[in-house]
Parts: sequence; C-alpha cells; structure tokens
Amino acid sequence: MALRHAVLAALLDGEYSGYQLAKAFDIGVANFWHAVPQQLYAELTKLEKEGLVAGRQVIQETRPNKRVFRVTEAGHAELERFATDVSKPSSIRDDLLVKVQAADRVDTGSVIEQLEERASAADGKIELLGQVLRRLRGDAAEEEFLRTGDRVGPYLTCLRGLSFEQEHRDWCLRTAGILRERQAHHAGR
Amino acid sequence: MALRHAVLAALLDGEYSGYQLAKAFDIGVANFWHAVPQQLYAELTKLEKEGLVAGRQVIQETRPNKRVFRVTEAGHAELERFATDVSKPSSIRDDLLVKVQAADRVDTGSVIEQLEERASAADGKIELLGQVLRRLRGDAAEEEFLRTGDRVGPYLTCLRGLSFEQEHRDWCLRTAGILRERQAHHAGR
DNA sequence: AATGCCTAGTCACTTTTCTGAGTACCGTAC
DNA sequence: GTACGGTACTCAGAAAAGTGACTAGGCATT
Repeated sequence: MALRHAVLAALLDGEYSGYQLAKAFDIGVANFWHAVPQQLYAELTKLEKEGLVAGRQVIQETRPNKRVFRVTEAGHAELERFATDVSKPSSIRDDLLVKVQAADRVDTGSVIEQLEERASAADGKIELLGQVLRRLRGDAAEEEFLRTGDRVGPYLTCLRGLSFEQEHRDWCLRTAGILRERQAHHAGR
Repeated sequence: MALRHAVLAALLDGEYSGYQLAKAFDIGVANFWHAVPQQLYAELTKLEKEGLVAGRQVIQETRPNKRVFRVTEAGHAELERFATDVSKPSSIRDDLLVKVQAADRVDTGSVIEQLEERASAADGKIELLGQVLRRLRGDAAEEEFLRTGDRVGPYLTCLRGLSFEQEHRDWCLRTAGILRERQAHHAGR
C-alpha cells in the first residue's frame, strides 16, 4: 500500500490535480513508483474520504474545471508514521530480465532488439532526469544544493533514478553485444 | 503475468520442486522477480494444468516426498512467444525511495537508519551474488565465459543484479550521509 | 468540416500479488 | 524429551495494481 504514500509524498510540493499528478508520476515520481492516471484518481478519492488530502475546485475558463489537492495535517501524520515503519526490500522486477534469463533457450534475436530499444529509452530518461535535476537545484552546484538547499528529497530520488537508468543502459548494451557475438559465432546451434 | 514466465525461465536449469524453486527465487531469480513460496506452488499448479510444465513424484526416504517439475514442449513454446512480445518499461518501485522523497518533511532519523540498514543488506547481497557468479562461470574468466560458456542467461541477470545492488548501496550511504549532515547543521528547524 | 491532440476526469472490472495460518514428518542439539 | 530448524506443501482470502472503455469541451491543423 505504498501508492498512497507515493501520492502523499508527491503532493508535498504543492497543490496538484489528478491530471497534473499523473504528469509528475511520468517524470520525477516514476523513479520510484509508476502508476497510470486512473490509479491516481482512485487513490485521491480514497485519500480524500479518509481526510488525508483535501480537494478544492478550481474554475477554469478555457479548459475543463479541475480539483486540486493538498496534504492535510492527518496526511502529514500518516506520512510520518509510514516513514518509521520498516521498508520491504527493494528488487528489480523486470520482464526483460526474465527474457535474458531464458536467452540461451529462446530466439535471441528479439531479445537483442528489446535490449537495444531499452537502452535508447534509458538514454531518453537520462536526458530528462538531467534536466529535472538542473531545474531542482537552480543555480547552485550540486554539493552546495545538497548541503543547504531546501527540499532535497526529490533531488535525491532523482539521483537514484539517474544512476539506475545509467546502469540499466550500460547493462543492456553490454548484454546485447554479448548475445549478438554469441549468435554470430555459434550460428549453427 | 510474468511470474509464470519467471518460473518457466527458472525451470530451464533442470527439475525443481516448489520448495527448491523457492530457494532459487531467494537468490538468483530474485534479481529480477521476487515471490514467496505460496505464489510459486500456486503458479506451478496452474502451469501444470495448462500443460506448460510436467510434474513427477519423487519418493524420498528420510524427507517428505516431493513433486519436481520440468518445462514441457508447450512451455518452451510459451517462453518463446513471451520473449517476442514487448516488455513493459522497468522501474524501481521502492518504499524507501518514497520516504526519501518526503525526507524534508518527516522525521529524518528513522529514514537515515533505514538507509543504513539497506546499505548493509545490499552488501550481503553483493557478497552472495559474487559467489553465485563464481559458481556459474567455474574456472573460466568472465570474458571467456560470456563468449563461450553455455547458459549465460543466469549469469547476465546476476550481473545486472550485482550492479543494481552496488549502486543501491552507494546511493543509500551517500543519501544517509547527506541527510545526517543536514540534520546536524539545521538542527533547529 | 473533419481529424486528431490536450485537458480533465469517471466507471467497472480483472489480474496479479501478497498475507496469514495451518499440516506433517525428520533430524539435531540441548 | 522437547524445542528448534529444515523439508515439503496447502488453503482461503485480502489487498494492490492494472486494463479498457467512455464522456466532454477546446484548440489547432489539414
């Protein structure tokens, strides 16, 4: 039940509508939690019912009206509680790794393709995260920002995301290379 | 529905019982998919019903009898099919990252503790994965094993797991350090 | 004038994952 | 001799995550 806490954590940065939150979950928050818009709307509804967030209607002229949410006192307390209980161990959970595990026994061609696609997707993500990090730290140098900036939480999670994507890209390329080479050499198998 | 494929991929290395499979899911396979024994038993039952694996009773003297499973022809075909369809993008999904995201706004103390626990857990995992890798490649050097060894799939996924754990440990320690320093300096906040 | 894209959401449902509790027998250590 | 840990597995159910289809208006392009 961490989606709810991910939502609360994301709402710490201000008021967001479900739609805006969905955007945030596509960039920053996606580093540690992925969710589609429907899940977020559903979660916001539940959180509001439980009084952990409060919604407020915003009338817009040229666009559909929207409801924006902020974290209530009770919401902060819940996050506080969540922060103190034990985290379950992290792990990767990736389809593509399952395919690589089986790579000797299945058609390697499409696995190689997917590895390369993933690598370039990771490149895109790396670029994006670089921008987010620059935006977050503003003019300060990283070291200084981390020492004295306010709101380093999102910065730190982005750093994790960045290194994850870099490692992922490197591994994908290396693995694709190895499988390709093996394919060429033992062509007859 | 990748647990089923993770199970199939894990069974490529020979016959396993549910119990043995659970062990494998605690070490090697856990690099890309985590599951508790009950899930594996359930999945094996379903896979057998669908003819993707075949079970066989093994009578044991000193221990309870067990049923071991192997992948059938249909199972191989299913893996083959799975390998060709698109993988969903990978992401981290980690409780602890959620807590770090909120770290400026909640009690940082317990987050720091958890980061340090995680770092030492990662150390353990790194050690373990090193052993697994050595066992898998036997006497060969890594480069050579990757070129010519048979069954490199599990080796490659372990490499991914290893780099994940290393990055994770480094990030946890760095993050803990930063939060600790901030705690010390802005003690009054 | 039709097409497609962006904002902003809702509803109903399925699938997948996870949790807790329980059974049973063997061997070993204290 | 009894408590503990390992092997081996089952069952029932809850919670979490994910999917597909749908509404509705504005804006810009073709």
